[in-house]
Amino acid sequence: MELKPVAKKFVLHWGEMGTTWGVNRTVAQIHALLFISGHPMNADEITETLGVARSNVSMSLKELSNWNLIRSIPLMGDRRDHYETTTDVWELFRTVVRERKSREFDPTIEVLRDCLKSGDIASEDKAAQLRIKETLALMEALSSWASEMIRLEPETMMKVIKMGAKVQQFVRSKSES
Amino acid sequence: MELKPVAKKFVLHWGEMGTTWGVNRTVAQIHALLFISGHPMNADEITETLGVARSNVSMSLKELSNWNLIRSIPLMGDRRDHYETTTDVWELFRTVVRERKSREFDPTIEVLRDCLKSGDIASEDKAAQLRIKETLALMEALSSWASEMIRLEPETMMKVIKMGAKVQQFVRSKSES
DNA sequence: CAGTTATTTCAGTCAATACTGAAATAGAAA
DNA sequence: TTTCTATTTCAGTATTGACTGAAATAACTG
Repeated sequence: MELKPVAKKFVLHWGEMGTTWGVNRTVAQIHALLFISGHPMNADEITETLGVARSNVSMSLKELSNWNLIRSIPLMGDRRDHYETTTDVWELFRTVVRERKSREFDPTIEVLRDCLKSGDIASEDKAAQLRIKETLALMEALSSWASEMIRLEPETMMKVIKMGAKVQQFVRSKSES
Repeated sequence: MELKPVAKKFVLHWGEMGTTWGVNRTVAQIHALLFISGHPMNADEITETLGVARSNVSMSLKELSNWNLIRSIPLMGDRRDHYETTTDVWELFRTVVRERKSREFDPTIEVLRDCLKSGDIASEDKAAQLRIKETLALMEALSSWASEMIRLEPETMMKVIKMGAKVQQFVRSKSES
């Protein structure tokens, strides 16, 4: 299935960005393809559309599953697995935040806690100890904040985002009271 | 200069995480080293401490400059460049957000705008057009929100984060008024 | 059951990136 | 200017990760 020009551009770009987003090109391309096509596709259709090896598609689909970015859809009268991704950008955003948090944040939080618990911490400079504590505190705060935010309804989250820095008014009024 | 156990663990872990954060191991290790050591270091000290090639350090320092994560510090009576990174985790956080936004978000916003402006967009499914529009809208909203948030004072930002999902009360009260 | 189709695995290859060491450049100091 | 020190550049090498194709496995069909 040959893609239309805009869809092709979208898929190719998403694939390139994938690298900076922490997944490889094929994984990101497949996600983009499922997202833009908006209907379940089987592995062979994906293979043909993207022009990569069938086995590459198989492994990439597994990777997308690990990211909770696709689900397989049974189709009546068709034995082949069909995959789809959400077409709701908010759900997509939430999933990516959740997954990246667990890959990019949580392991470091673990290590920093270990560092502070370890007996060796006392032999470091006071200033270095403080920096590790501050780093941990910031990462923990961001981590639980992200967890809370992605639980909000999309409309609510959009309002929070649209409001932007104006929330500081709320912060100010709270700390005065 | 041999690192103390916790500093070593910190540097090695930061280096490994660097990969998932979009920089290579050496770059992340150098940043971690400068962060934990808390004083300006020259390239040779870094080289010796990390056990990598001098040229690797040189290139990695340049990369850290591109990320605005280090600055060079002139030291009285020493011709060699000395580098330091901020020891303020909030400033670090802000820099990383700014840089990652420009690398991971802005290029895609550009492409999505191009897609929508292009004459070819009309030949796509209505649903696909809508998804591109929604993706762009979300990314633009997040992008300007991030820009606003990183302008806040650390204390204010910390309060906003600590408050977490409670901001929705503010959102609700605003939309009622 | 055998035959057919779908999917996964994995060893090997290829491509991208990281890293090294030597040479070039730049810039003091003598 | 020559010499010495510091830094950068870059061609080559090493390492890592992505991708392929063939073979194995799994799951259905008749």
